[in-house]
Amino acid sequence: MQEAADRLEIAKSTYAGYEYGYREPSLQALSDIADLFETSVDHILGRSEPSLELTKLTDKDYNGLTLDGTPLTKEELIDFITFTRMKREMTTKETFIKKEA
Amino acid sequence: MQEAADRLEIAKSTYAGYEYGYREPSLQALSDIADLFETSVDHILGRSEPSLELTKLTDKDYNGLTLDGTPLTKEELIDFITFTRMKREMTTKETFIKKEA
DNA sequence: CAAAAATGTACGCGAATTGAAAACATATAT
DNA sequence: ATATATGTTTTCAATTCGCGTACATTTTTG
Repeated sequence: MQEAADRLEIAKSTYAGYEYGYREPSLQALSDIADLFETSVDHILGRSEPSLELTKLTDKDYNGLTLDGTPLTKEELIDFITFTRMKREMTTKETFIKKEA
Repeated sequence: MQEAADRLEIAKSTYAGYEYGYREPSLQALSDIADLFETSVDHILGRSEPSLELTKLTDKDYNGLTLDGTPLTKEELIDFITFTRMKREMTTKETFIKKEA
């Protein structure tokens, strides 16, 4: 706590106020806290973040996903979407071989 | 704006204060606004949300990812991780057939 | 084990900020 | 053109904030 307050450059009594919930941080402080703990503001606020639709992530070059610490490329994401769509279709329609009814 | 203020159950002058940036919403109001616009608080604050490590999402049953509107199952996610790891390995090590040096 | 240093918690107050009503401005409708 | 709805600014009582200070608890150390 002392350390957190120091790193955020606020008085420890101020930080304590946040921790014990009798004081709300400013949006700037809130943002700083999220950065410090490397988490999202939504997480701090206990909000369930809205779900990410994968198809909407293919446009941008930065999709915010990572695998084994390495950013997921656009191509990897697209491959995955194709892959999973196919798999879903297969389980829907009877078996794979006798696909047609 | 009028409508947003009404839906949030705050005075229009209050909401205007947020819009024009000369007033900060309380955390509750901020959360309500995020809900209203179906977005994240981080997005509203203009924060780049920390990247999601896929391997950390396999534990929980709810991973927050969606494909074509349908939640991504744990199995689909695991398949994807396996799939992509393999693919990455293939491109690293020369060709697929003559794998060993 | 006791004293000292560090850390955590509570209180109090000046200063800053809030929420909202009211006044004013602009746009839209009749 | 006038009325009505919507957007913007101003103003102010009430609330809340940040932090110094005091007190409590834990940890360190000789």
